[in-house]
Amino acid sequence: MEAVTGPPLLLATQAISTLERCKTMPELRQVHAQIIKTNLVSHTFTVSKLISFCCFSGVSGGLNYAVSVFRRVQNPNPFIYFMLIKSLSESSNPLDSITLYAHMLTRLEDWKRVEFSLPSVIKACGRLNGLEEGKQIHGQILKTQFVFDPFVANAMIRMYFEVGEVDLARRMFDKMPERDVISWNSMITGYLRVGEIELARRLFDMMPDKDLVSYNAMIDGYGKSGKCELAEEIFGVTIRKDVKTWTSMISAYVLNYQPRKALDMFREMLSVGVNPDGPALVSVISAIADLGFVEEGKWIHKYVSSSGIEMNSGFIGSALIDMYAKCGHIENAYQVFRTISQNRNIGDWNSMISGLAIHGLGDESLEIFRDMEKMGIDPDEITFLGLLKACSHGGLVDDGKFCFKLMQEKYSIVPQVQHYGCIIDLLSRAGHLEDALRILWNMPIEPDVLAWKAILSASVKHGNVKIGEAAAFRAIELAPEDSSCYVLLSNIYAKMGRWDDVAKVRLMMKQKRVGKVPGCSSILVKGKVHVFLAGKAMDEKCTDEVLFKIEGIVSRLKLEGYKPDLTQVLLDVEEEGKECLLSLHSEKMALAFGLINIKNDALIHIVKNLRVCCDCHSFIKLVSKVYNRQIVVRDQNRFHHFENGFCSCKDSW
DNA sequence: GTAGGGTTAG
Repeated sequence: MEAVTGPPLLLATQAISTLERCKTMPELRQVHAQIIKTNLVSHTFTVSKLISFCCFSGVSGGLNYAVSVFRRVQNPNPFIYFMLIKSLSESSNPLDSITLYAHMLTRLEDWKRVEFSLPSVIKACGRLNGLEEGKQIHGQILKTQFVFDPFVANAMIRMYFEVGEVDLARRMFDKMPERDVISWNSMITGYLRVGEIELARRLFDMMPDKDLVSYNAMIDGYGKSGKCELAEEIFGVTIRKDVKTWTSMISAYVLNYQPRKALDMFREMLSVGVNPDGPALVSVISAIADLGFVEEGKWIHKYVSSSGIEMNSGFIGSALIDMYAKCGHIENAYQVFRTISQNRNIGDWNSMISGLAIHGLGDESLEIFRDMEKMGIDPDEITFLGLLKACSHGGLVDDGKFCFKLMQEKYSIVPQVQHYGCIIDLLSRAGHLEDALRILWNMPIEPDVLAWKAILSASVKHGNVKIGEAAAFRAIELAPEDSSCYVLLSNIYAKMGRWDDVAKVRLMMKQKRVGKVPGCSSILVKGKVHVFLAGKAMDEKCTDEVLFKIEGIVSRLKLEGYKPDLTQVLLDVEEEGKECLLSLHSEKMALAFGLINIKNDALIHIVKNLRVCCDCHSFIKLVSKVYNRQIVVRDQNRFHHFENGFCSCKDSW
């Protein structure tokens, strides 16, 4: 074939401009072929551009291609080395970066020209957890470098933090002849990551010229360590906030269970004209998921579609799937899952699996898992948590046992305490209390409250006082502040009519100052959220009407055989008083309100903060039959779809 | 060339 000829400069310019428009590997190969044909391979500048594009354009497979191009370069200059070292240091094989650096040292002697690559090699040491390699490079720098370089020192600080050598990082920082804003910020973020919040704050207060990164890092660090008020304080004094400032504050609220504030913050961000990007949307979507505000969620979904943010890049897909599932719209979750069928990441699969789990759709969840395996995607520990939960909520005992085995034997995932909690929950819920106890006694780590609570709830359900009592005492020991353990214990006693013991539990709670978390249910009517606390409506005006309605429902249900389950009431009061307290459970109030205000064919959708109690559960089942309504309740654990007297949880939750 | 924000579980 005739070689294309022409003035090299012109050819090079053309080749480079075609190169920079490449989106895929085949296109890249074509340009490379052109470069070879026109003999531009000997044109160092063009080859540099080619390698640089392969390394940094994000075209998948680019880095490997860059390495293969590099191998054919006769005398790579320091810049070409640098690009590869940097790119490799950020790849999944940071060790290659160090190897290439060592190779470069044997080829190039002028230290001044190779030190450009040092920050990247140091970063690679950190990512590898390679303290020894890091120290070696540190030693070499001390021997060879005569002029202090802040870039190198700053990279070193980060590396030491990453390998867990907090003191070495600090020594580095203290010894630096001069520190720039990045040195300070690196120390602050390093301290925050290892949980040294106060040390981070001290440096933050001391540092001379804080920039936005310093403020954002503090907000983020406070949010992640549960100190929301302090995050708010810093947020309040941050001027010229950018989208990361807002995202840090929004996610601080999400992490600290204040989704309402997170959503308000997001709205405020929009109102001051800051455009949300991927991460900002992801964090607000998770707030919306917690709130169950599907309308807001749909709005964000549309926003994502119209904003050009890729659905299958980052966590947007997983967040949307999770949100739809938690809002009860499992079909929409499926739909998002299907739209991102190309390039699904592990989070997308996990969100779908867990989403199906909370709807009690165990078989569907297992089916997704099988698809995942077929496509050669390795599940992680979260996948199995979702699967175990799905089996647990779907009553699939054998499948659950199989998954628990599979994760260990096929995928070598060591079960964590949550996995044990799930399998114990699964077994005990299904009435296999002895199997559950066997696992609990033999587990290699200390069982947590959740494991004991699983045993406890099952004992309440199956009326096993002895085991229940023991589990309750252990659970209370582990989490004395958790009121639900006391409540369950008292439920066991109440069931047996042991009112003296019920009173003892009450006294214990009083002594330990444990407050019972009030039940709280909300319902969306005509675009407005109405909240009911056990015993009263937050909007006083509707209380009377609701109480009247509940009375009506109760008497109608009694004709159908409804008997209030008085053992669900913790207090030792007269039977009549108990019945009254029982009818004031927040989900009953929300339901009554829904029956009054939501037209006949529409779904009634209630969100509750705690688990639905037994009495409310049978109450709602009957309502769905007698009033011929479809009712969906999302409680702390899962969804209940009530229809025609039945619940999707098959009475096991 | 060095520093900052995001999901699924809990």
